[in-house]
Amino acid sequence: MGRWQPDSQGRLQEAALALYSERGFDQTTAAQIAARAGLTERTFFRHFADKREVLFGGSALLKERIVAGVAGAPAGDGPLAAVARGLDAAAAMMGEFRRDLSRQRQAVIVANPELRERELAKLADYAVAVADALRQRGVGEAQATLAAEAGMTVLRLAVQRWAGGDDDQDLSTIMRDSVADLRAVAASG
Amino acid sequence: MGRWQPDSQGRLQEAALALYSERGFDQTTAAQIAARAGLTERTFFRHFADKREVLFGGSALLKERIVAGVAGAPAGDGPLAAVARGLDAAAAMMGEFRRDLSRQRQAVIVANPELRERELAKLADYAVAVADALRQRGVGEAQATLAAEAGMTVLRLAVQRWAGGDDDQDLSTIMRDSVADLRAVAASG
DNA sequence: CACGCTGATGTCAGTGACTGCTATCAGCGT
DNA sequence: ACGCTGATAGCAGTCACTGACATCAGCGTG
Repeated sequence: MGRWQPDSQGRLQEAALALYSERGFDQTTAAQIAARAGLTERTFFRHFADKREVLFGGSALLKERIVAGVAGAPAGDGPLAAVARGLDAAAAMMGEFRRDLSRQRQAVIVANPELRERELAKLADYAVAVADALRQRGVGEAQATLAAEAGMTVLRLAVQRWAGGDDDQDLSTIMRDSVADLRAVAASG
Repeated sequence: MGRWQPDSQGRLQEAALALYSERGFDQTTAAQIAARAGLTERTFFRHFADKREVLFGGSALLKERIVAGVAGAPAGDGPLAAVARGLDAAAAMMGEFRRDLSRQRQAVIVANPELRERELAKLADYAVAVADALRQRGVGEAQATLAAEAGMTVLRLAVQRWAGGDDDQDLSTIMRDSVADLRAVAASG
Protein backbone atom coordinates (compact mmCIF):
# COMPACT_ATOMS: atom_id res chain seq x y z
CA MET A 1 0.00 0.00 0.00
CA GLY A 2 0.98 3.59 -0.48
CA ARG A 3 2.80 5.79 1.90
CA TRP A 4 -0.37 7.74 2.69
CA GLN A 5 -4.05 7.02 3.04
CA PRO A 6 -5.68 7.34 -0.37
CA ASP A 7 -7.94 10.16 -1.58
CA SER A 8 -6.85 13.03 0.63
CA GLN A 9 -9.13 15.43 -1.23
CA GLY A 10 -12.16 13.27 -0.66
CA ARG A 11 -11.37 12.83 3.01
CA LEU A 12 -10.97 16.56 3.43
CA GLN A 13 -14.30 17.18 1.71
CA GLU A 14 -16.09 14.69 3.91
CA ALA A 15 -14.46 16.03 7.06
CA ALA A 16 -15.32 19.60 6.13
CA LEU A 17 -18.95 18.86 5.38
CA ALA A 18 -19.29 16.99 8.66
CA LEU A 19 -17.69 19.72 10.74
CA TYR A 20 -19.46 22.57 8.97
CA SER A 21 -22.72 20.77 9.66
CA GLU A 22 -21.95 19.99 13.29
CA ARG A 23 -20.37 23.23 14.49
CA GLY A 24 -21.00 25.68 11.70
CA PHE A 25 -18.64 27.12 9.12
CA ASP A 26 -17.36 29.96 11.30
CA GLN A 27 -16.69 27.71 14.26
CA THR A 28 -14.62 25.30 12.20
CA THR A 29 -10.92 25.90 11.57
CA ALA A 30 -8.99 24.56 8.65
CA ALA A 31 -6.72 22.78 11.10
CA GLN A 32 -9.68 20.90 12.57
CA ILE A 33 -10.79 19.72 9.15
CA ALA A 34 -7.30 18.58 8.31
CA ALA A 35 -6.90 16.77 11.63
CA ARG A 36 -10.19 14.94 11.09
CA ALA A 37 -8.91 13.82 7.71
CA GLY A 38 -5.60 12.74 9.24
CA LEU A 39 -3.68 15.55 7.55
CA THR A 40 -2.21 18.92 8.40
CA GLU A 41 -3.57 22.40 7.81
CA ARG A 42 -0.90 23.05 5.21
CA THR A 43 -2.05 20.09 3.17
CA PHE A 44 -5.64 21.31 3.32
CA PHE A 45 -4.57 24.50 1.56
CA ARG A 46 -2.65 22.56 -1.03
CA HIS A 47 -5.86 20.88 -2.10
CA PHE A 48 -8.26 23.80 -1.71
CA ALA A 49 -7.63 27.47 -2.30
CA ASP A 50 -9.62 28.45 0.76
CA LYS A 51 -11.99 27.25 3.43
CA ARG A 52 -15.04 27.71 1.20
CA GLU A 53 -13.76 25.95 -1.84
CA VAL A 54 -13.75 22.55 -0.14
CA LEU A 55 -17.54 22.48 -0.47
CA PHE A 56 -17.45 23.01 -4.22
CA GLY A 57 -15.40 20.07 -5.34
CA GLY A 58 -17.55 18.86 -8.21
CA SER A 59 -17.90 22.34 -9.59
CA ALA A 60 -15.58 22.06 -12.56
CA LEU A 61 -17.15 18.81 -13.69
CA LEU A 62 -20.67 20.16 -13.39
CA LYS A 63 -19.68 23.15 -15.47
CA GLU A 64 -18.31 20.88 -18.18
CA ARG A 65 -21.52 18.88 -18.27
CA ILE A 66 -23.68 21.97 -18.53
CA VAL A 67 -21.61 23.46 -21.30
CA ALA A 68 -21.60 20.14 -23.14
CA GLY A 69 -25.37 20.05 -22.86
CA VAL A 70 -25.69 23.51 -24.34
CA ALA A 71 -23.16 22.90 -27.07
CA GLY A 72 -24.83 19.62 -27.98
CA ALA A 73 -28.31 21.05 -28.28
CA PRO A 74 -30.02 20.55 -31.66
CA ALA A 75 -29.38 23.31 -34.16
CA GLY A 76 -33.03 24.24 -34.16
CA ASP A 77 -33.04 25.13 -30.46
CA GLY A 78 -33.23 28.80 -29.56
CA PRO A 79 -30.89 30.21 -26.89
CA LEU A 80 -33.14 29.44 -23.95
CA ALA A 81 -33.97 25.97 -25.22
CA ALA A 82 -30.27 25.24 -25.57
CA VAL A 83 -29.66 26.44 -22.04
CA ALA A 84 -32.46 24.15 -20.90
CA ARG A 85 -30.49 21.22 -22.37
CA GLY A 86 -27.58 22.26 -20.24
CA LEU A 87 -29.85 22.32 -17.21
CA ASP A 88 -31.02 18.80 -18.04
CA ALA A 89 -27.41 17.69 -18.04
CA ALA A 90 -26.90 19.34 -14.66
CA ALA A 91 -29.99 17.66 -13.26
CA ALA A 92 -28.79 14.31 -14.55
CA MET A 93 -25.42 14.69 -12.90
CA MET A 94 -26.79 15.86 -9.57
CA GLY A 95 -29.36 13.09 -9.67
CA GLU A 96 -26.57 10.53 -9.53
CA PHE A 97 -25.39 12.08 -6.31
CA ARG A 98 -26.78 11.03 -2.97
CA ARG A 99 -29.71 13.26 -2.20
CA ASP A 100 -28.98 13.44 1.52
CA LEU A 101 -25.47 14.73 0.87
CA SER A 102 -26.75 17.39 -1.49
CA ARG A 103 -29.27 18.41 1.10
CA GLN A 104 -26.68 18.58 3.85
CA ARG A 105 -24.30 20.53 1.69
CA GLN A 106 -26.98 22.98 0.64
CA ALA A 107 -28.06 23.50 4.24
CA VAL A 108 -24.52 24.45 5.17
CA ILE A 109 -24.29 26.87 2.26
CA VAL A 110 -27.55 28.69 2.87
CA ALA A 111 -26.64 29.04 6.54
CA ASN A 112 -23.55 31.10 5.77
CA PRO A 113 -23.22 34.34 3.81
CA GLU A 114 -19.66 33.69 2.71
CA LEU A 115 -20.67 30.33 1.29
CA ARG A 116 -23.69 31.80 -0.47
CA GLU A 117 -21.32 34.33 -1.99
CA ARG A 118 -19.10 31.59 -3.28
CA GLU A 119 -22.05 29.71 -4.71
CA LEU A 120 -23.09 32.80 -6.63
CA ALA A 121 -19.57 33.20 -7.92
CA LYS A 122 -19.54 29.61 -9.17
CA LEU A 123 -22.80 30.10 -10.99
CA ALA A 124 -21.55 33.33 -12.53
CA ASP A 125 -18.56 31.37 -13.75
CA TYR A 126 -20.81 28.76 -15.31
CA ALA A 127 -22.80 31.54 -16.92
CA VAL A 128 -19.74 32.92 -18.64
CA ALA A 129 -18.95 29.49 -20.05
CA VAL A 130 -22.54 28.90 -21.14
CA ALA A 131 -22.72 32.31 -22.80
CA ASP A 132 -19.58 31.40 -24.68
CA ALA A 133 -21.17 28.17 -25.87
CA LEU A 134 -24.24 30.07 -27.00
CA ARG A 135 -22.15 32.56 -28.93
CA GLN A 136 -20.54 29.68 -30.77
CA ARG A 137 -24.03 28.66 -31.77
CA GLY A 138 -24.49 32.06 -33.36
CA VAL A 139 -26.45 33.73 -30.58
CA GLY A 140 -25.79 37.46 -30.28
CA GLU A 141 -23.59 38.85 -27.52
CA ALA A 142 -26.25 40.38 -25.29
CA GLN A 143 -28.79 37.61 -25.68
CA ALA A 144 -26.18 34.95 -25.06
CA THR A 145 -25.20 36.53 -21.77
CA LEU A 146 -28.77 37.10 -20.66
CA ALA A 147 -29.92 33.60 -21.53
CA ALA A 148 -26.92 32.09 -19.77
CA GLU A 149 -27.40 34.17 -16.63
CA ALA A 150 -31.11 33.48 -16.52
CA GLY A 151 -30.40 29.79 -16.91
CA MET A 152 -27.97 29.75 -14.02
CA THR A 153 -30.51 31.58 -11.90
CA VAL A 154 -32.99 28.84 -12.71
CA LEU A 155 -30.39 26.26 -11.73
CA ARG A 156 -29.73 27.90 -8.40
CA LEU A 157 -33.37 28.32 -7.47
CA ALA A 158 -34.22 24.80 -8.60
CA VAL A 159 -31.42 23.27 -6.56
CA GLN A 160 -32.53 25.31 -3.57
CA ARG A 161 -36.05 23.96 -3.83
CA TRP A 162 -34.88 20.46 -4.61
CA ALA A 163 -32.40 20.19 -1.76
CA GLY A 164 -34.28 22.32 0.72
CA GLY A 165 -37.87 21.28 0.09
CA ASP A 166 -39.72 18.39 1.61
CA ASP A 167 -41.22 17.11 -1.60
CA ASP A 168 -39.47 14.48 -3.68
CA GLN A 169 -39.96 16.28 -6.95
CA ASP A 170 -37.51 15.51 -9.70
CA LEU A 171 -34.81 18.14 -10.15
CA SER A 172 -35.18 18.26 -13.91
CA THR A 173 -38.92 18.73 -13.54
CA ILE A 174 -38.43 21.68 -11.23
CA MET A 175 -36.01 23.21 -13.71
CA ARG A 176 -38.35 22.74 -16.63
CA ASP A 177 -41.15 24.38 -14.70
CA SER A 178 -38.87 27.27 -13.78
CA VAL A 179 -37.87 27.82 -17.39
CA ALA A 180 -41.54 27.89 -18.28
CA ASP A 181 -42.14 30.46 -15.55
CA LEU A 182 -39.29 32.51 -16.91
CA ARG A 183 -40.83 32.53 -20.36
CA ALA A 184 -44.17 33.47 -18.88
CA VAL A 185 -42.69 36.38 -16.96
CA ALA A 186 -40.98 37.75 -20.01
CA ALA A 187 -44.10 37.37 -22.11
CA SER A 188 -46.62 38.71 -19.63
CA GLY A 189 -45.13 42.17 -19.43
CA MET B 1 -14.92 72.28 15.56
CA GLY B 2 -15.24 68.69 16.65
CA ARG B 3 -12.66 66.55 18.26
CA TRP B 4 -12.08 64.63 15.03
CA GLN B 5 -12.06 65.34 11.34
CA PRO B 6 -15.58 64.97 9.99
CA ASP B 7 -16.91 62.12 7.83
CA SER B 8 -14.60 59.29 8.73
CA GLN B 9 -16.59 56.86 6.61
CA GLY B 10 -16.30 59.02 3.54
CA ARG B 11 -12.58 59.51 4.05
CA LEU B 12 -12.10 55.78 4.41
CA GLN B 13 -14.05 55.12 1.23
CA GLU B 14 -12.02 57.64 -0.73
CA ALA B 15 -8.75 56.35 0.64
CA ALA B 16 -9.70 52.76 -0.13
CA LEU B 17 -10.74 53.48 -3.70
CA ALA B 18 -7.52 55.39 -4.29
CA LEU B 19 -5.30 52.69 -2.85
CA TYR B 20 -7.15 49.82 -4.49
CA SER B 21 -6.73 51.62 -7.79
CA GLU B 22 -3.08 52.44 -7.31
CA ARG B 23 -1.72 49.23 -5.82
CA GLY B 24 -4.53 46.74 -6.23
CA PHE B 25 -6.90 45.26 -3.68
CA ASP B 26 -4.59 42.46 -2.56
CA GLN B 27 -1.60 44.74 -2.13
CA THR B 28 -3.51 47.14 0.08
CA THR B 29 -3.84 46.55 3.82
CA ALA B 30 -6.63 47.86 5.97
CA ALA B 31 -4.03 49.67 8.04
CA GLN B 32 -2.83 51.56 4.98
CA ILE B 33 -6.32 52.69 4.14
CA ALA B 34 -6.91 53.83 7.68
CA ALA B 35 -3.60 55.68 7.81
CA ARG B 36 -4.40 57.50 4.59
CA ALA B 37 -7.69 58.59 6.12
CA GLY B 38 -5.92 59.70 9.30
CA LEU B 39 -7.41 56.87 11.35
CA THR B 40 -6.39 53.50 12.73
CA GLU B 41 -7.06 50.03 11.43
CA ARG B 42 -9.40 49.35 14.33
CA THR B 43 -11.57 52.27 13.32
CA PHE B 44 -11.71 51.04 9.74
CA PHE B 45 -13.34 47.84 10.96
CA ARG B 46 -15.78 49.77 13.08
CA HIS B 47 -17.14 51.40 9.96
CA PHE B 48 -16.92 48.49 7.54
CA ALA B 49 -17.42 44.83 8.21
CA ASP B 50 -14.52 43.88 5.99
CA LYS B 51 -12.05 45.11 3.41
CA ARG B 52 -14.51 44.61 0.55
CA GLU B 53 -17.47 46.35 2.06
CA VAL B 54 -15.80 49.75 1.92
CA LEU B 55 -16.42 49.81 -1.84
CA PHE B 56 -20.15 49.25 -1.47
CA GLY B 57 -21.13 52.20 0.65
CA GLY B 58 -24.16 53.36 -1.29
CA SER B 59 -25.54 49.86 -1.54
CA ALA B 60 -28.35 50.14 1.00
CA LEU B 61 -29.60 53.38 -0.50
CA LEU B 62 -29.54 52.01 -4.02
CA LYS B 63 -31.53 49.03 -2.88
CA GLU B 64 -34.16 51.27 -1.34
CA ARG B 65 -34.49 53.26 -4.54
CA ILE B 66 -34.88 50.17 -6.67
CA VAL B 67 -37.49 48.66 -4.39
CA ALA B 68 -39.35 51.95 -4.26
CA GLY B 69 -39.34 52.05 -8.05
CA VAL B 70 -40.80 48.57 -8.24
CA ALA B 71 -43.36 49.17 -5.54
CA GLY B 72 -44.41 52.45 -7.13
CA ALA B 73 -44.95 50.99 -10.58
CA PRO B 74 -48.45 51.46 -12.06
CA ALA B 75 -50.88 48.69 -11.23
CA GLY B 76 -51.12 47.73 -14.88
CA ASP B 77 -47.44 46.87 -15.14
CA GLY B 78 -46.53 43.21 -15.38
CA PRO B 79 -43.67 41.84 -13.22
CA LEU B 80 -40.91 42.59 -15.67
CA ALA B 81 -42.28 46.05 -16.44
CA ALA B 82 -42.36 46.81 -12.73
CA VAL B 83 -38.78 45.63 -12.36
CA ALA B 84 -37.87 47.92 -15.25
CA ARG B 85 -39.21 50.84 -13.19
CA GLY B 86 -36.86 49.84 -10.43
CA LEU B 87 -34.01 49.79 -12.91
CA ASP B 88 -34.95 53.30 -14.04
CA ALA B 89 -34.70 54.42 -10.45
CA ALA B 90 -31.29 52.80 -10.17
CA ALA B 91 -30.12 54.48 -13.37
CA ALA B 92 -31.35 57.82 -12.09
CA MET B 93 -29.45 57.47 -8.85
CA MET B 94 -26.23 56.32 -10.46
CA GLY B 95 -26.55 59.08 -13.03
CA GLU B 96 -26.23 61.66 -10.27
CA PHE B 97 -22.91 60.13 -9.31
CA ARG B 98 -19.69 61.20 -10.94
CA ARG B 99 -19.11 58.96 -13.91
CA ASP B 100 -15.36 58.80 -13.45
CA LEU B 101 -15.75 57.54 -9.91
CA SER B 102 -18.16 54.83 -11.00
CA ARG B 103 -15.75 53.82 -13.69
CA GLN B 104 -12.82 53.71 -11.31
CA ARG B 105 -14.79 51.73 -8.76
CA GLN B 106 -16.02 49.27 -11.36
CA ALA B 107 -12.51 48.79 -12.69
CA VAL B 108 -11.31 47.86 -9.22
CA ILE B 109 -14.17 45.42 -8.77
CA VAL B 110 -13.78 43.59 -12.06
CA ALA B 111 -10.06 43.27 -11.43
CA ASN B 112 -10.58 41.23 -8.28
CA PRO B 113 -12.49 37.96 -7.79
CA GLU B 114 -13.33 38.63 -4.16
CA LEU B 115 -14.83 41.96 -5.05
CA ARG B 116 -16.80 40.47 -7.94
CA GLU B 117 -18.12 37.94 -5.47
CA ARG B 118 -19.26 40.67 -3.15
CA GLU B 119 -20.94 42.53 -5.99
CA LEU B 120 -22.91 39.42 -6.87
CA ALA B 121 -23.94 39.03 -3.25
CA LYS B 122 -25.19 42.61 -3.16
CA LEU B 123 -27.24 42.09 -6.29
CA ALA B 124 -28.67 38.86 -4.90
CA ASP B 125 -29.68 40.82 -1.85
CA TYR B 126 -31.42 43.42 -4.01
CA ALA B 127 -33.15 40.61 -5.86
CA VAL B 128 -34.63 39.23 -2.67
CA ALA B 129 -36.02 42.65 -1.79
CA VAL B 130 -37.35 43.22 -5.29
CA ALA B 131 -39.01 39.79 -5.34
CA ASP B 132 -40.67 40.71 -2.09
CA ALA B 133 -42.00 43.94 -3.60
CA LEU B 134 -43.32 42.00 -6.58
CA ARG B 135 -45.10 39.51 -4.35
CA GLN B 136 -46.82 42.39 -2.63
CA ARG B 137 -48.07 43.39 -6.04
CA GLY B 138 -49.66 39.97 -6.36
CA VAL B 139 -47.02 38.30 -8.49
CA GLY B 140 -46.66 34.59 -7.83
CA GLU B 141 -43.73 33.23 -5.85
CA ALA B 142 -41.69 31.69 -8.64
CA GLN B 143 -42.28 34.44 -11.17
CA ALA B 144 -41.48 37.14 -8.62
CA THR B 145 -38.12 35.57 -7.87
CA LEU B 146 -37.27 34.99 -11.51
CA ALA B 147 -38.25 38.47 -12.61
CA ALA B 148 -36.28 40.02 -9.76
CA GLU B 149 -33.18 37.95 -10.44
CA ALA B 150 -33.33 38.62 -14.16
CA GLY B 151 -33.70 42.31 -13.45
CA MET B 152 -30.64 42.38 -11.23
CA THR B 153 -28.69 40.55 -13.91
CA VAL B 154 -29.70 43.28 -16.34
CA LEU B 155 -28.56 45.88 -13.82
CA ARG B 156 -25.18 44.25 -13.41
CA LEU B 157 -24.51 43.83 -17.10
CA ALA B 158 -25.71 47.33 -17.88
CA VAL B 159 -23.49 48.91 -15.25
CA GLN B 160 -20.59 46.87 -16.57
CA ARG B 161 -21.11 48.21 -20.07
CA TRP B 162 -21.83 51.71 -18.86
CA ALA B 163 -18.82 52.01 -16.60
CA GLY B 164 -16.47 49.91 -18.64
CA GLY B 165 -17.36 50.90 -22.18
CA ASP B 166 -15.99 53.79 -24.17
CA ASP B 167 -19.30 55.05 -25.43
CA ASP B 168 -21.26 57.68 -23.54
CA GLN B 169 -24.54 55.84 -23.78
CA ASP B 170 -27.14 56.62 -21.15
CA LEU B 171 -27.36 53.98 -18.42
CA SER B 172 -31.14 53.83 -18.50
CA THR B 173 -31.04 53.34 -22.26
CA ILE B 174 -28.67 50.41 -21.91
CA MET B 175 -30.95 48.87 -19.33
CA ARG B 176 -34.05 49.32 -21.45
CA ASP B 177 -32.30 47.66 -24.36
CA SER B 178 -31.21 44.81 -22.13
CA VAL B 179 -34.73 44.23 -20.89
CA ALA B 180 -35.89 44.13 -24.49
CA ASP B 181 -33.18 41.58 -25.25
CA LEU B 182 -34.32 39.52 -22.31
CA ARG B 183 -37.87 39.49 -23.61
CA ALA B 184 -36.62 38.53 -27.03
CA VAL B 185 -34.58 35.64 -25.68
CA ALA B 186 -37.52 34.26 -23.74
CA ALA B 187 -39.83 34.61 -26.71
CA SER B 188 -37.52 33.27 -29.40
CA GLY B 189 -37.15 29.82 -27.92
C1' DC C 1 21.13 -3.77 -5.58
C1' DA C 2 22.50 1.23 -5.17
C1' DC C 3 21.05 5.65 -6.73
C1' DG C 4 18.64 9.47 -7.71
C1' DC C 5 14.13 11.54 -8.98
C1' DT C 6 9.32 12.60 -8.02
C1' DG C 7 5.23 13.80 -5.66
C1' DA C 8 2.52 14.21 -1.64
C1' DT C 9 3.06 15.43 2.82
C1' DG C 10 5.02 17.65 7.16
C1' DT C 11 7.22 21.63 9.68
C1' DC C 12 7.93 26.31 10.62
C1' DA C 13 7.80 31.12 10.39
C1' DG C 14 5.45 35.02 8.82
C1' DT C 15 1.73 38.41 7.14
C1' DG C 16 -2.56 40.36 7.50
C1' DA C 17 -7.77 40.23 8.24
C1' DC C 18 -10.70 40.67 11.82
C1' DT C 19 -12.32 40.73 17.02
C1' DG C 20 -12.79 41.76 22.00
C1' DC C 21 -11.51 44.56 25.65
C1' DT C 22 -10.04 48.62 27.81
C1' DA C 23 -8.67 53.49 27.92
C1' DT C 24 -9.25 58.48 26.32
C1' DC C 25 -11.43 62.53 26.06
C1' DA C 26 -14.22 66.53 23.65
C1' DG C 27 -18.97 67.90 23.80
C1' DC C 28 -23.12 68.29 26.06
C1' DG C 29 -26.77 68.26 29.33
C1' DT C 30 -27.79 68.94 34.38
C1' DA D 1 -18.46 71.14 38.51
C1' DC D 2 -19.91 66.57 37.11
C1' DG D 3 -21.13 62.56 34.95
C1' DC D 4 -22.68 60.54 30.38
C1' DT D 5 -22.04 59.55 25.55
C1' DG D 6 -19.90 58.52 21.29
C1' DA D 7 -16.08 58.08 18.37
C1' DT D 8 -11.65 56.96 18.54
C1' DA D 9 -6.91 54.76 19.94
C1' DG D 10 -4.19 50.97 21.69
C1' DC D 11 -3.30 46.19 22.44
C1' DA D 12 -3.53 41.34 22.51
C1' DG D 13 -5.19 37.36 20.35
C1' DT D 14 -7.14 33.97 16.78
C1' DC D 15 -7.06 32.19 12.43
C1' DA D 16 -6.88 32.17 7.21
C1' DC D 17 -3.48 31.69 4.09
C1' DT D 18 1.54 31.63 2.05
C1' DG D 19 6.46 30.65 1.09
C1' DA D 20 10.53 28.00 1.98
C1' DC D 21 12.51 23.95 3.19
C1' DA D 22 12.67 19.01 4.90
C1' DT D 23 11.12 14.16 4.54
C1' DC D 24 10.62 9.87 2.50
C1' DA D 25 7.98 5.77 0.06
C1' DG D 26 7.76 4.28 -4.64
C1' DC D 27 9.68 3.80 -8.91
C1' DG D 28 12.66 3.64 -12.83
C1' DT D 29 17.51 3.12 -14.26
C1' DG D 30 21.89 1.33 -14.67
